[in-house]
Amino acid sequence: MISHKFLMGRGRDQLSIEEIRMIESKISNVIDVPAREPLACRGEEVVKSTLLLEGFASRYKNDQTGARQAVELHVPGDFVDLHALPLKQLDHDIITISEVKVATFDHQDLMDISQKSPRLANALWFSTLLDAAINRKWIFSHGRHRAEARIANFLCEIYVRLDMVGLVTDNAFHFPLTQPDIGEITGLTGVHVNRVLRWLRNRGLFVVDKRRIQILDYDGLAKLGEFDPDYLFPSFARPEHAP
Amino acid sequence: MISHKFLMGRGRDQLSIEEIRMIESKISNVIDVPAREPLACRGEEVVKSTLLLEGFASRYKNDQTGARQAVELHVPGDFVDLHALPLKQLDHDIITISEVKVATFDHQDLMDISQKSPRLANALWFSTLLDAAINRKWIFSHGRHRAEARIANFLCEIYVRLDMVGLVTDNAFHFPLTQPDIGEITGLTGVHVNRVLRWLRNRGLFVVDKRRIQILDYDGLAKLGEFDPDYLFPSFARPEHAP
DNA sequence: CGGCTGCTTGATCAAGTTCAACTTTTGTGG
DNA sequence: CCACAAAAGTTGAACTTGATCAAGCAGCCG
Repeated sequence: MISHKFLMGRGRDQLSIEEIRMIESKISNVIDVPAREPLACRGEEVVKSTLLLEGFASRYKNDQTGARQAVELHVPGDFVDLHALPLKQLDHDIITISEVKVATFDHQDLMDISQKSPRLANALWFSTLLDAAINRKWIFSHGRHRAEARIANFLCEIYVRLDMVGLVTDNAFHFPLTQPDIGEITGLTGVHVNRVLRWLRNRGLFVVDKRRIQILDYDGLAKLGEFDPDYLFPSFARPEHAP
Repeated sequence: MISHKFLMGRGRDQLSIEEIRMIESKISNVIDVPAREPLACRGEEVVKSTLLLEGFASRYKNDQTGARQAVELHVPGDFVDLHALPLKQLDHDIITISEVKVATFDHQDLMDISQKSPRLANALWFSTLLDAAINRKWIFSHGRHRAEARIANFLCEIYVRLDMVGLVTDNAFHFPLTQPDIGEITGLTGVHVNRVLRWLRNRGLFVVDKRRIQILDYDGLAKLGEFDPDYLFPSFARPEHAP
C-alpha cells in the first residue's frame, strides 16, 4: 500500500479495489527527491509519469528575465505529469519545493491499463481535467482579484486540497512554501506577499508557526477570496469541509 | 463534411480517415446560435458536448461584483465543453461572442467511440490537454506580464490558433471581440486595453479595420509578448508559422 | 561561527484603475 | 432607409495598488 494516496481527491472513490490494485501493480519504483530539485524539464521527451506521494512540487514557466511563474502547485496524491502521457512533451518545468517521495509509471503501462479498463482511463482523464479546473480558477483569481483576495483564495484552495487527502488536522497543515514561492504562484512580489500575509494574520484569519498554517476563520478567508470549492469536486473526497 | 474543422489544430492529423468518419457520424445536429448567447451555464448537468464550427465563444467565471474573467477563448475547430464529458458539470459559463455554428455530440456516443478506438479516445484527451496548456500560458502571462506584453502575447496566440485552422489570409483575420472583451481575457479594464492597443498600433505591430486584424510585425509582437507557440503543438497543424 | 536565504519594514515610483465626458459605430424599430 | 438608442471607442485627470529599491533582522545549515 505504498501509494495509499493514489488519486485521493481525484475521483479515486469512483474506482473499484481491483482497479486501484491494477494501477498500483504498475508502479515501477518509488524514490525520494530532495527539495528544490527538478523532476522534469521543459522540452524533455517524457516516457514516465510521476505520482506525488509526499511533499510539494510545482510547475513553473520562466520569463526572459528569469522570473518564474508557477502554473500549478502539486500536493500529495496528485499525478504531477500525467499531461505528458498524451502530449509527449512538457511546456514547463516541474521542481520540488520540499523533499518529496514519488512513484513513477511507464507510459506504456498506463496506456495498457487504460485500454483494459475504460473506467480507469476515465479516472486518469478526470485527474488531468481537475488540474485544468484548478488552472481556470487561477486565471480567474489572477485576472480579477487584488492581492489580499488572491492570497486568501490560494490559502483556501490549499486548505481544501490538503483536507481532501487527509493532511489537515485541527484546521492546520504543514506548508513548506516560502513567501517568494507564494509570490511566484500569485503573481506578486515576495515583499508584497509579506505585507498581505501580515494583514491577513492581523485580521485573525490564520496563524503560522514553524511552516505550519492553522486556519482560524475559513469562512472569512473564503469570503475575502471569493472562494468556492465546487471546482475541486470535493464531494468525491472527504466531505469535512464540502458545502 | 459539415465538421471539416473537427479537431483541426488539435492533433487531428494523428487520426485516420475512418476515425474522423466515425466521429463525424455521431454529430446529432448542427445549429446556429446568435452572438452573446449562453451555450452552457455553470452548475448545469451536461450530457452533450459542443464542437465549434464557426465563430467565437468564451468561457467565463463571474466575480461577486458581476465582473467577468474569461478563462478560455474558443475558435473554430475547438471542442468547447469536452471537459464536461468526464467532469459532468461545468465550473463556469460558456457564452458566444459572435454568431456561431455548432455541432453537438451525445456524451454516450463519445464514450462508445472512445472505447472502440483508443486512438480517438487519446485524441479527445489530447484536445482537452491542449486547452489546459493554453490555460497555463494565460496564468503565466497574467502573472508575469505588464499590459503591453499581455495583449501582445494574446494577439500572437489568436493569430497562431486561427492560422492553425486556416482562418488567416494575408496575415489578417476576422476578429469580432470588443476592447472590453479583450479586457475580460487579459485581466485589464476596457479603458486600458484601448490605450495599449493604440500604443501597439502606433508601433506598427498591427492594424485594425472593421473587426479585421492584420498583423504587420509578428516577430515584434512575439518578442514584446514573450510568445513561443510551442505549447500549441503547431507541428500538428499547418506549418506556415511554426518555427 | 559565517553566510545564505527568507522575513520584515520604510520610502519612492510607476502601472493601471476609476471616474467622467465625449465621439463614433452598430443595431433596431418605425 | 432613417432615427434613435445602445454599445463601443477615445481621451483626460485624479487616485490606488503593488513594484522597486534599500536596509536591517532572524533562522538555518554547513
